[in-house]
Amino acid sequence: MADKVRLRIAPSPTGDPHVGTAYMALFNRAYAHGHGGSFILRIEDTDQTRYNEASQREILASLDWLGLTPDEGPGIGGDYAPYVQTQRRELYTQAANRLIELGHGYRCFCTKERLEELHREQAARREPPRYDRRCWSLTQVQVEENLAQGMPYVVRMHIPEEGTTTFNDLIRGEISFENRVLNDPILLKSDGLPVYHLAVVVDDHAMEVSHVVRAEEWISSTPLHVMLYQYFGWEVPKFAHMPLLRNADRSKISKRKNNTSLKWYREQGFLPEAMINFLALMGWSMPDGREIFDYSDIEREFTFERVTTSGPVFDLVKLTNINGKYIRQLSDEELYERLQPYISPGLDRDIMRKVVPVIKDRLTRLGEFEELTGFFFGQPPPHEASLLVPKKGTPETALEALKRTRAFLDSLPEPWTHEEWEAGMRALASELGMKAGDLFMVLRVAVTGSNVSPPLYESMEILGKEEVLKRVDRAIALLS
RNA sequence: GGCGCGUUCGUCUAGAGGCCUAGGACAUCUCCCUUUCAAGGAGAAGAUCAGGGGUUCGAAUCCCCUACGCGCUACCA
Repeated sequence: MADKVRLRIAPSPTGDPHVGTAYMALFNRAYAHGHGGSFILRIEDTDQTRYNEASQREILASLDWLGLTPDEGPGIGGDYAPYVQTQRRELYTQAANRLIELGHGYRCFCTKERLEELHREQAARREPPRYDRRCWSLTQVQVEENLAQGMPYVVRMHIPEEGTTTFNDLIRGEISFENRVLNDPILLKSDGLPVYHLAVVVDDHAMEVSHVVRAEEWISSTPLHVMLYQYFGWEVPKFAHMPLLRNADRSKISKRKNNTSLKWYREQGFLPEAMINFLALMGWSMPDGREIFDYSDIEREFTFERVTTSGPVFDLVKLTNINGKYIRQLSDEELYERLQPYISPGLDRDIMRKVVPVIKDRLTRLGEFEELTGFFFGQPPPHEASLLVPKKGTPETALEALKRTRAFLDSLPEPWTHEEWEAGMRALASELGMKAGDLFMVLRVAVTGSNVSPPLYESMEILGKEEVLKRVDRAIALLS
């Protein structure tokens, strides 16, 4: 068996592609590729009750979007296919049977009702809920009778009463559990499908996974997995448990308290490279302390030694800041292209090309574009008389200012230049006894409909003289 | 409850015994630039390194205890 580096992510197709999946994919892929290895996607769809048809496709699409495409996986292929667990049932059945033969597994015929009753009693006695191993002591004859009667059963693993199970975690060091605190877990469900603990071990072994890099929540069940490897006589992979992404209240990141769907981030216009950069900053840092870097840097520099042990709070504000930085790094042409999926089909592309440079510094998400630049396209936004009036002014002074500004603009020789326009406006302001800033603001509101806008002159240039005058006229009419 | 994993500015983190009167980033505030908002630049404020005991000449860094947080404790993953 070659000691090739092979890492995998094993998401369950139970809903929208999760940000935690991307988080794990990032480090798994970076480590694998940083060590000349392979990155695998395996779909863990053994829970038929939570299965979601679209999910597998969306997981793949999201990974592609982020540039975290697997080397092997469903729809991609590979030497260890199939990569979907429901297509690998035979393997799990065989493993379960082998475990029984080895004396470390047994069939359990207890009904859900009995288990519930058992747990109720235990709860009443304030004991932890655990299986009482009743079926462990079933005789061969009893088992065969039950089987002959067609009684449904699950396969459980028998955990020894004595001893401790220890494993080394690449991030946290040695971790050990006393075996007696472990429950005899179900490995094969009555529908014949395996539970995570069985499937993950069987598949990781079959797929020759060298490093199991997964979330912290799996630490508690790792001893189970280690035992299974040992019982089967298989080589135990290396383990690394990444910290769990958290909500602001420090609970495990959840849909209720955060946007966990990768689709959402894509729709909002977060750039995949910003997403990657941000996720890498969660629980990991560059040796040189840089905070802006790309995926290839992560591949080159990633080590488990630099992974934090405490769970980072997922901070959308910081992601937004990083996203803005990445947007500003884009050339105007690149930004124009990247904006395409985020705008209405009918949007005037000629105007858009001119708008991109003036909005770039103000854009934090691609999805904001139209909201921020709507006044350049189609109808001007409705003017509000109150907005047109300067703080210390009256509607009358605003009206006067607009009329004089209109006359000035109309008389300004074409083509307009920034210098001439500005000089003229300032002269006009002092003539009117207004602060220059107030005059500019009145015009800004008349032209853009808002007191917050891209640079006024550049905006007017994009709109053109005719349109600017039209808008000023509208504002005048409003105040008259 | 049991077991496990954690605990450095509001948040992400640097820090692997002396370089720490704890550094950076985001957020906040101030100033500069400036026709608004941004962006950019310069500053400020912000952490008794969870608390308490050790070890040591010396501890954020090593050990122990406590507290708190989180995770697991399903025929979910």
